[in-house]
Formats: sequence, C-alpha cells, structure tokens
Amino acid sequence: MSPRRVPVSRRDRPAKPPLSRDGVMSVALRVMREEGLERVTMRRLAAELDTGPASLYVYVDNLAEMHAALLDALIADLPLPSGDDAGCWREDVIGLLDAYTRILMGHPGLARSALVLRPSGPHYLRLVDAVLGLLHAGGIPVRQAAWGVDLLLQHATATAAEQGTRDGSADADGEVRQQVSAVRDADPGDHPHLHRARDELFSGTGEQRARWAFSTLLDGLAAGRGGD
Amino acid sequence: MSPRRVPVSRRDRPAKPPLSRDGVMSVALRVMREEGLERVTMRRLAAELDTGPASLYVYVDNLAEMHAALLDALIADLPLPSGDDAGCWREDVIGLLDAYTRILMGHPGLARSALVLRPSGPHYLRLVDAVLGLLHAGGIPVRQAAWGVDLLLQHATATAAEQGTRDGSADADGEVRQQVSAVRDADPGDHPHLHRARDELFSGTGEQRARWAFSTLLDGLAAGRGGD
DNA sequence: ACCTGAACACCGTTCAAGT
DNA sequence: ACCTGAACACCGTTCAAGT
Repeated sequence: MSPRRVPVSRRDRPAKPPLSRDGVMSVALRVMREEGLERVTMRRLAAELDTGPASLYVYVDNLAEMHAALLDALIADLPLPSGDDAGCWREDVIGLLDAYTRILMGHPGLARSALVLRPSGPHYLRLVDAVLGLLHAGGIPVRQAAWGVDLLLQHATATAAEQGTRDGSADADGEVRQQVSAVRDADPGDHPHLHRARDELFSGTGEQRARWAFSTLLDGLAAGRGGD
Repeated sequence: MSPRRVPVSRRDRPAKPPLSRDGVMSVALRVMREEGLERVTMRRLAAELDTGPASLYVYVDNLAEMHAALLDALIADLPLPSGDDAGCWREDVIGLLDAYTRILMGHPGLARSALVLRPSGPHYLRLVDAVLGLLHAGGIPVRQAAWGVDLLLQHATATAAEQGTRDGSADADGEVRQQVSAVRDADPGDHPHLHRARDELFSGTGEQRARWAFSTLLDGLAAGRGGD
C-alpha cells in the first residue's frame, strides 16, 4: 500500500538482520524461557540466527559468560523494595530473597551456573546493594552484613539449584523418595539421632522451609558472635 | 619359582578380569583422584576397563547415580567425632563440617552434583546422624536440628562448589577479579550500601569465612525463632 | 544374564580462510 | 573487523545382536 517499500533482499527471503550482542542475547533469553537453559547451546543459537556457531564468539566470550548475562537479565525483573521503611526490614529482606529464589527456581540450570559464576552484572550489584541496605536498616553491623549478604544469596541460589523442576537430571523426585526411604529404613541403633529426627527431616513445604532458612540466617547475623 | 602357576590367558596378555560394580567404582575413584571428576566419563572408564561404554550400564544406572556413589565413597574417609562430649559440641560441629567442606573442595564438580543429588548413601546418613547428634548435645530442639542439618550441609556443599580449584570453568579467579573491580567501580551514589561495605565484602580468608558462616548458622539455630 | 559394536543425537571451541 | 565452514575432540545413552 505505501509507496515506499522496504528493500527486499535477493531471492525474496527476509533480509537477515546483522548479528549483534543484543540479538544473540535476546534469542538466548527467548529460547531459555520457552525451552529451558539446556537448549541454549551455541549451535542452537547459531541455527536460530542463521549462521554457524563460530560466529557467536565475536559477541560472547564463552558459554559461562553468556550464562552470567542471562542471570543478570533475569534479575532485572526483580522488584526491589522502594525506600528505607526501617519498620519491616526483616519482612522486606525475606520477601526480596524469596522473590530472587523464585526467579531462579524457574531456571535451575542457571542457578547451578550462578553458584560457580561470581556474578558481577549491574542488576546483580543493585540486588546486593538492596540487601545490604535492608540489613543496615535492621541495625546489623557492616561486617556482619557484608559477609551475610553472601550467605543469604548463596542460600537462595543453592536452594533454587536443588529444586530443579523438570530441568536437571531426569527424575528429581525419584531421588527424593529414595532419600526418604533410606532415612526411614536406616537402622535406629546405628543412627539414633537420625531416628529421633526422622519425622521432622522432611516436614514442611518448600515455601515454609525457605522462609525458615532466611529467618534463621537473619537471626544468626543479628546474634553476631560469628567467627569464634 | 613356585610350582603352582597362575593360569595365563591365551596369547599371554594379562587375563581381563570380569566386570563388576566394585571394579567400575574403583576405576572411577582412581581416575577422579588422579585427573578430576570431569575425566570420569562412561567412555573413559570403559576404555580403562577394556570394553565399550554400553557395558557399564549393567553396573551403573547412569552418570548421576555414579556421582552419588563417588560422593559416598569420599565421605567414608571423614573422621566422625567419637562420643558425646557435650562440652565442645560447637567446635565439633564446625570441625566436622569444615572437614566435609575440605573433602568436597578437592572435587568441586562432585560438590556441584551433590547439590542436585539428594544423597542417600550409607556414609552420608552416618554424617547426617553425627551432625544431628552434636546439635542435640548442644541443646538445639529437634525440629531446629532437623531443618538445620540441611542448611549446614547445603552451605558446605555450595561453598565447595563455589571455590572450584582448577576443576570447573577455565579461570575461576578471573571471575573473582572481575567481581571485585565491578564492586569497586560501582557508582557510590547509585549503590550507597555497596559502597559502605566495599572493603568488608571481600575481606577474610576462605577459612575464616567458612568458620564464620558455620558459626553464624549455629547462632541462628540456637536463637530458634525461625519461621516467623 | 551379561556383554558388545555401532549408532543416535548431540556438545564447546578453535582456526584458517574469506570478505 | 566480522563472519564462515569445517574440523577437533569429545559427550551420555540406547539398542539390536551376539554369547
């Protein structure tokens, strides 16, 4: 209809847009959301971008660096607490860490990468700053807070890596059942403490245990004897 | 010299011993100790045992199950605290978890597997029982102890997975340096709390931080408000 | 039952060569 | 500088066929 037509490439296939870091990353994000991180391979992204895998190495150092960038992109969606409402700092930390855990739980493979990655993206730094701010508002001394933020974020990441819904290795809950029955079948004489705690070891929902864990970590930070 | 000779196989190559679960596992352990977990592949073990990879599936479910067995074999070397010396339970827990962390740090890849694995081997159960016993000796209530042992062991595993000496992805300390400089270069106006804590975020040795973390977790368990 | 060869369906990364 | 095809050096797992 319009008199000006977009020039069409030879042989009337749609023009192949030039490669770029953003282009690679946005395809990576889409494939991750639609099919999971395990499908985000150099070869798959290359095919999606109509080129060979070697071409991606102009825009991406390697797979690990790309995972770090994907993690940062996910963190961008995290709603950070607004100002410094000192009253409910405790609920705010737990809520924030809970939200972070939930985001990672959608991509357990990425959580597993994040454990090894030492993320340093801009959104990750914002997250660390926000947690530090809340701990400060709660009156937790700076060294406790500095070391504590690592502990809190590590727990979130490890928990997400552990859960591994559908992603990960075949039947995750097959392993859980095996662990449950191993504990139940253990000789009570050889494992008296295991036997005493057997009903509590697997009690509670994931949600309850996550909030308990964050709460317990905050208690430990507030107690602040640490180190000795 | 001896009149009785061991029968020699045809063509005088050493007789190929029959395959067995123990044989597979002991080769796996040796390769892991000598060359790292990343070399423990089905194909490599098969070559070492002079057969094809398919043959191993008679004795091993899959790679994940073999990793679980390797982890349990490592835990067997862990010296568990002797009796119930209630006086120094705190030091005993920290020492035990420290030893566990150290064992896993030698095999970061295995630590990474262990995070997803829900181990249920006999030696792992002994370890859980020992930790529960020490927490009990310290007067920590059974539910706190039951949920706490997960938290403590998860921290040990995640820390070992994080450290990743030489194993793992290329240059681990390259990533650390990048994280350090990202924190140092972050805009102080945008990241006031990060800026305030910047010198403490990377302070301390791995050893100091590990002991601090375990200590802080125990403080949290002892405080015992958890859950709300 | 145990063992095997061969195949299936993939990987990340490098590198010489082109434009 | 950017892009490519082809290669290098591997993976875990399955399966039909043999013994």
